[in-house]
Amino acid sequence: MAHSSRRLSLCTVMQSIVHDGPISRARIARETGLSKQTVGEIVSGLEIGGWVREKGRTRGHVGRTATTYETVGTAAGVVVVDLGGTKLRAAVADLAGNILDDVVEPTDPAGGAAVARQTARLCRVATERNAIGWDRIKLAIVGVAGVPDASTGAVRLSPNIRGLDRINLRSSLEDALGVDVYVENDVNLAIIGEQWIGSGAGEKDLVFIAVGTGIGAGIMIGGTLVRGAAQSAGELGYLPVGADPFEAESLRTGALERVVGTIGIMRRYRDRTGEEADVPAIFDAATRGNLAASAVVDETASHLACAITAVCATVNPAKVILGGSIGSRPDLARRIRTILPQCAPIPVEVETSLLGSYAALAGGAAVGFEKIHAMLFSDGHPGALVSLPRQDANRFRLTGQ
Amino acid sequence: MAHSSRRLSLCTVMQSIVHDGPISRARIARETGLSKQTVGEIVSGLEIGGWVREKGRTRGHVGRTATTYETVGTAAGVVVVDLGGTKLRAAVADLAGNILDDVVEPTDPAGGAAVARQTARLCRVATERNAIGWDRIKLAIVGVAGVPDASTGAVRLSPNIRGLDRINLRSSLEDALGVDVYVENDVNLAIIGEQWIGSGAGEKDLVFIAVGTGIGAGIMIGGTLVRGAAQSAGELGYLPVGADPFEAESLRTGALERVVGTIGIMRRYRDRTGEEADVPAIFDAATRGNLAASAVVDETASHLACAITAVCATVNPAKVILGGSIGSRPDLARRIRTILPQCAPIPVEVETSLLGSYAALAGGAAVGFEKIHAMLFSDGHPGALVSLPRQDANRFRLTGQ
DNA sequence: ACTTAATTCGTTAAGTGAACGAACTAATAA
DNA sequence: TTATTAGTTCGTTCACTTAACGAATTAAGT
Repeated sequence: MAHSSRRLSLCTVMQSIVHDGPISRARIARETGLSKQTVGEIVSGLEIGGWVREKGRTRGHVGRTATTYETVGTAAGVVVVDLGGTKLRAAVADLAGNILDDVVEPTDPAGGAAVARQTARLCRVATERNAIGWDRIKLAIVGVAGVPDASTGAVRLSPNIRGLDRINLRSSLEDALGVDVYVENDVNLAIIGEQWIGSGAGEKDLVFIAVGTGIGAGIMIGGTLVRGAAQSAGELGYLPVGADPFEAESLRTGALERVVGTIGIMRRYRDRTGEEADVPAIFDAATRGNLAASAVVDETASHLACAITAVCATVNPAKVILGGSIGSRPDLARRIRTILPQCAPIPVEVETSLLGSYAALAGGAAVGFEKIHAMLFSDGHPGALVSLPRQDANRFRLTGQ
Repeated sequence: MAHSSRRLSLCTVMQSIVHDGPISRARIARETGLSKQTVGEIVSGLEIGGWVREKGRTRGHVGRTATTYETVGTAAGVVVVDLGGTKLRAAVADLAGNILDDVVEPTDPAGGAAVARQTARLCRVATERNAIGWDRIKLAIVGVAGVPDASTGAVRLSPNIRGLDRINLRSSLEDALGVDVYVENDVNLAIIGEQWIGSGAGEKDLVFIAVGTGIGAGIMIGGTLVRGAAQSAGELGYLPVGADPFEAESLRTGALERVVGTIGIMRRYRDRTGEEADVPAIFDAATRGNLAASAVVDETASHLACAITAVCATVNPAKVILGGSIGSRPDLARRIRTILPQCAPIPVEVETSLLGSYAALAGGAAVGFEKIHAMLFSDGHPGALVSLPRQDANRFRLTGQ
């Protein structure tokens, strides 16, 4: 290996500017341990390359004032997509780790190639909306419900979007956009987003459980995503909880999914009352004090508490974050927190998602940030990494869901 | 950071010699990509330091013959201990990754400080037995049933050895031995051992389930051990399987442990037959065709299949390795393999431990190898690592259990 | 108000450690 | 003898460091 130390120093300096910028060269030297000269060389290199620029000068302290430098956010960016069954959302994240304004559309119900075309178009729209030239976009991160197959580029087990398993989503997007495209499971992106700027900020061992039509989880251990030997980690629908796992139906749908998925909740309500109601209606009825609805919700909470117990006995996360259309209801989380100590001997925090429907987008931005910095500065060299800067999640809460 | 590149090159060369030795300098240069000249400098440094030595010369090929170099195993070593409830075992692992002959004693039933003294003594005995001077021992790795607390040095939840939670095992061993001591959970070491030279060789996502008096697991994801936020990962006894997890007894002992632990199996046999029998007797009776015993064993296998399903739904390992006094019985594994496809939609291999009661020792040797090379050559520098060489497990099978 | 001291920033210069390519010597098979 | 591989020596380049110094600023003293 030829001289890789410069790469490392370069990343160290870039890291310092991204995290603590605007920052003076002298302070970079102090904080990184590099000498002033080395820092000076590297910073002028970065300035010539257009990656950083002078921001201003320090004031009000003894000694000579210093020029401060900051990242040029618009120097490069990634486009981030959350491709859901009903909504398609795209945003741009810049080199500084800022997530710019997002655009949303209903997902094309035609599915397959139509959705791929729609996605490519929305990526362009998102960049135009943020006055960042398409030539600055270096790659795209796409979150999608289902299991992306790295070899075929298709997305398996995607229940809400038709025909995603019959096209090569990755290569069709790469052709349409002209940049590298990374397709990732949306729940995996969600846990990354929550760990970066959401409910799991700072924690290294987290589980994000998405409860909706189905149930799935993103698992992060020691700051690293768990994918599993066959990309099937977090398929909590198959937990042997809530129904007999040896029944054929459990083997097909998953024992837990049979009882806490949308269909399972509606069935349990119908069995109790003889009436048909959708999930939001059942939860609303429970809130209003309807006994049968309340029992159904409690039952759901109880099954989920068992599921959380199983997950905690296995990987012992510091926190479990609940999301998805059903999981993100605060009343469900409250009931789970009440029940959990009765079956889980190992304590764990349970919270609803802070980022809501923006979790996957934030996670995609995080992944994109790391990939783009690796591409531009560390060049795949291990050990040289620019880690995520601290950001806040306020943007999302203002924008609404 | 001052010149860290030499550290990296040093580790690369050492890695090459440990893995592929005896090896010539020219081949090291070819395989590492370093220049012949740099390799020459580093190798002569290593030779002067006594870490490697000339082994012989290449023969039978065109061109000048080359001198080959190999690791000097006895240059440094670690002492490895498996501290169990009934047996105390110690061995020495050398710099080349060889595990030398081990010594065994029954564990002192007095527990606590007496066991610590016994352990320290057996460490000395193990080194004498292998003609390696104690001054060459750089550190000790101790595997123990229970949860080592890094801050206090005590071992919590150690059911089989009395008083380990009331002494500082780590510091008392460090005082007695004069080297750094690392205390680790025995199941965690077992999975590391199995991944290195046992049933899980080559796999990156593995679970080792020890079924005996209690039930616990070591989990490895992406080649890294999963410890959990409160060091409680792998406490599978608490899985909500086999008994109602909301009963007080389940909360205390663990739902799964109630039914598949030694006590649970004996109770289930007593409930069926009215007779008292220990676990080996029950398994032997089942093998001989006794219906009640066979039903108890099948029940056990069925509960364990559910447990495996739960673990696989969460982390999706490529393989589950069964160990412990009950788990290592091949007939149990066979029954589990029969039942598993009926409740686990995600396929997984199930095998019994190849290393048997030597798994933790092998894991300790692996941890010790990595630590000693980090200490001697990479000096804690990230990126510079000497990885484990390929070894075979034959030593253990010859020695017997 | 003006001078002086202390402090900090950033540059220039000189020196060291590490790696490389090129040229060379050495040893061996064909 | 020739081709090939091993290993050494030499000179160069790269990256980083320490040291010294000029420039800019605040703090303090007169």
